[in-house]
Amino acid sequence: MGRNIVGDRVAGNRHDRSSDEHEESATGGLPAAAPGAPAGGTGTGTDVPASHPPDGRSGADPGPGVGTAEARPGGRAPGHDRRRAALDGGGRRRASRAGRGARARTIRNARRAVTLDDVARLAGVSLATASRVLGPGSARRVGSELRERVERAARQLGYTPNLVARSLAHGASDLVGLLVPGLSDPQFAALADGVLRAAERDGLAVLVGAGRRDPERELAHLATLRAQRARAIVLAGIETADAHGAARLRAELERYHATGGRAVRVGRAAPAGEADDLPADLVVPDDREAAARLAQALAALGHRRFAVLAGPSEHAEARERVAGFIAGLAGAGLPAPRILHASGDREGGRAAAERLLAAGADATCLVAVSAALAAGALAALRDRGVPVPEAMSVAAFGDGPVPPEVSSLTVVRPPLERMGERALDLALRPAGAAEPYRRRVVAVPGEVVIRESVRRIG
Amino acid sequence: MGRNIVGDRVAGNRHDRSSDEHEESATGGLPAAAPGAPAGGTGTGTDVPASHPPDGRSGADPGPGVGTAEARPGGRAPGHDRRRAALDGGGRRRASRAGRGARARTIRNARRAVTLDDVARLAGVSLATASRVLGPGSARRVGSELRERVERAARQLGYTPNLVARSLAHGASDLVGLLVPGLSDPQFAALADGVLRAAERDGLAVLVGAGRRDPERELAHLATLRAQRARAIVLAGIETADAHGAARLRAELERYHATGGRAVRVGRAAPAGEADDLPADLVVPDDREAAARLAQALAALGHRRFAVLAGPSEHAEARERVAGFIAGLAGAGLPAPRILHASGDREGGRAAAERLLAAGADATCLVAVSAALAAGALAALRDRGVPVPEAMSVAAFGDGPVPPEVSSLTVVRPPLERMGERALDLALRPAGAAEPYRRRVVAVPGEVVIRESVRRIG
DNA sequence: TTGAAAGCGCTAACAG
DNA sequence: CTGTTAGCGCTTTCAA
Repeated sequence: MGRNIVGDRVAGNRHDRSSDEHEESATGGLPAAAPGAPAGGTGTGTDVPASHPPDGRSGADPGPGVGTAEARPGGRAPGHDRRRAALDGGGRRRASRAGRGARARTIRNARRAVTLDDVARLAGVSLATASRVLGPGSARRVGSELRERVERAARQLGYTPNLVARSLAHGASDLVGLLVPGLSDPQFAALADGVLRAAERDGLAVLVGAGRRDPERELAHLATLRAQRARAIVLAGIETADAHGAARLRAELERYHATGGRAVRVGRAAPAGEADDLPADLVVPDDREAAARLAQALAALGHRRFAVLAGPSEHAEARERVAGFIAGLAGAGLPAPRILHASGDREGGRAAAERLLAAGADATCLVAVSAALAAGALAALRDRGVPVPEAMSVAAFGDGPVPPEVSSLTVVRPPLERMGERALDLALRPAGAAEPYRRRVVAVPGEVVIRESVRRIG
Repeated sequence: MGRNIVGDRVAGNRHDRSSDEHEESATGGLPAAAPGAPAGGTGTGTDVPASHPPDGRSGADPGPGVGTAEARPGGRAPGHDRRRAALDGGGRRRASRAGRGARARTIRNARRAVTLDDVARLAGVSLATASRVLGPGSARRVGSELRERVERAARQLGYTPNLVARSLAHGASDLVGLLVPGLSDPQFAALADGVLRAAERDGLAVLVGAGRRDPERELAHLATLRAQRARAIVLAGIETADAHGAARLRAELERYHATGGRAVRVGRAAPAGEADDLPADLVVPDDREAAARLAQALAALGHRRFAVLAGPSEHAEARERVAGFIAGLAGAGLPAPRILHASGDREGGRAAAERLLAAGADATCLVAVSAALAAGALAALRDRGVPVPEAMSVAAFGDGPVPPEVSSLTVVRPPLERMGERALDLALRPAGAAEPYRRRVVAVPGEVVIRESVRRIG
């Protein structure tokens, strides 16, 4: 089709990729790079490739006139004293750099970045002093006189520390890693958002990898994070089904751990008995506490008599929720609810709700331990002509995507963001020198979200 | 409340943070680190702090018995030849390292990572050769004999390249940056997912920052990305309202550009006239093409007569969509649709739909240029007793979160993932040496999602 | 091919 | 408080 996209200005549209997209170039607002001579040794006229030090450093400060900076369009700020090096003999540094840097620069058409060395020289101080002023752990003992000179110089040159160099020298990066199946699932996106938030608080940058539920890819990402020397890694949604995969994952995490890294997994604890011995801490939802809070919240709205759709009695998660709910009621001085077991699916919810109605329920509020059960119960109530919330309030645990038809359902929402935050916090908090390694587990209660399906009583 | 979360096992629960979460430690499956003597010079008995080279390197390979590796629980693989250094006098390297590394290691209780140097020595080759084998751009000329020795040594030691060092030496990192308001908005999460996908294809890692709609924070993240030497940056949802903020953003991006970085913005083009002169390429949705495709799709379903709820006639975006739709119909040999203008909100949609019905519509399909208009139209149809899709099909452009009541609406979905992918691709593709800087623009058509609100005709 | 050596930009001893 | 110096681990000339 090949139309261009900016009004009706015509441009040569060359199709690209899937011939699906249109592309256009337009002269932008950015000033051109200096069109004159390239900054480095190439093309200086003197053809002395090896011995000539095109990138040598002068010992003296560059004198006045250098570094108006801040944003010098097309200028050649720190470049010019480089040329003086040949004149004053290379000063205090061994003068013998190959022109590689300069040449590469010319190719990529990008100015060489301002280094700490540039700043130090302009300020007339040693590299160490400049580092003390500009480096991490800001407030290190440097005389205010020099400190200011350094700061001015840095500002003037538009200095930005090279964090890569910093990391290498310091021996630890400011990076943390996050491995999730992907970000298109809002659940993992929410979790990621929490990790981002926690990282920002600590001044760390987050490397995100998408495992796409592919063990190979997950392992590769983990290896990359390790290679990047990420300080901590948060994993979520990584479920190795087969034993082989689990072993490989375990090995990878052990390697990571061995080099001082700390990994934290987010998710439900593995079913008892399963080999869940990964060297990673764990952040899990605290169903029990969340259930207790739900009970409290409902009690606060005036409800006194409850029925609980508990699903199958052998379901551990469900049991936790029921127990927590009962405890919460007890805490509010209320009697235990009526418990109805059934299959864990929608039909189970329907059946249980019908049983409840048939039995002549005196409950004012129905609590389902899962969204599926709640959906079934809602259907039963509708069929029986019991209006929600007028005649019956309904609440549920909202794990998994909540079906649209119950978007007004009061739920306990899984605390994704908080789990993400806590996971990173946990990973970053030193584990103490206690040997042997002890896995730490943090449980985060879900959030009670009261919506229209629950009414206030009294 | 302080219960513990694993069954009924009791543990010392210390409250943490908001007293909201429970924590527990449990002895895990990870073997303890070697409990014996620390790996470094500390505690060797000889008390010669400075001149003694605790970390000196032996020139010989460590001999048999070293490096069973791959996953050696509790062992001290590369550590042991370090101790031999004092005996054989430090070999060919200048022997004068301070014991810093070793000491820090002891503190952090982590083995020093295996370096390329370790591998080279074990393989009995030079650092350069090892680098040539294990470094990037794999297939460099190295004799198969040595190559294999190096590879074996690497495997044996469990070598993982230090990407930080690599980046510093190479002068370019394998990182790209992504700046979004946050990931809790599924739109940006989807976009981020696209960026992740594209990055993975290119073997790059993605640093994600959340600007939280705060210019200060956005700038800070951008600076960090620049400092990390990210090769490319993708920005989305960064809208600087005031001129000052815009100028700062511009300055920041120019700096980034000056050091060779390439930024790409994702989103609608700025309204004409606005100072949208950021030195960043642009990826935008191609409404026109998407609208044409919608027309095609609907025509393919048998629809022949359409009505378009076009919103206010001065809305540029809406105009594009209408124009594209008309063009699409024309392409299918169909006549122009009936165009109905109204206000751009829900009420406008309702009013327009009512006008259409009142006029005795012969259209079989209603297309709204926004979800809000569609919602209004659906309401009107419902009120008038016109069943959708039986008596009238409805489709819309799905920008913004689609209201739940229209979750079965046929829409043109904004191509978030693809825009993310394309953005990174664009940033990574060299811009060519063309001076002056030309902003490139890529338009990506949205995806047509046919749902129940449209029926097949004939 | 291979090895020796010079850095990448920064931090952190160590010595004044 | 300030400067000197030795690296961090790797890539890449340059010379053999």
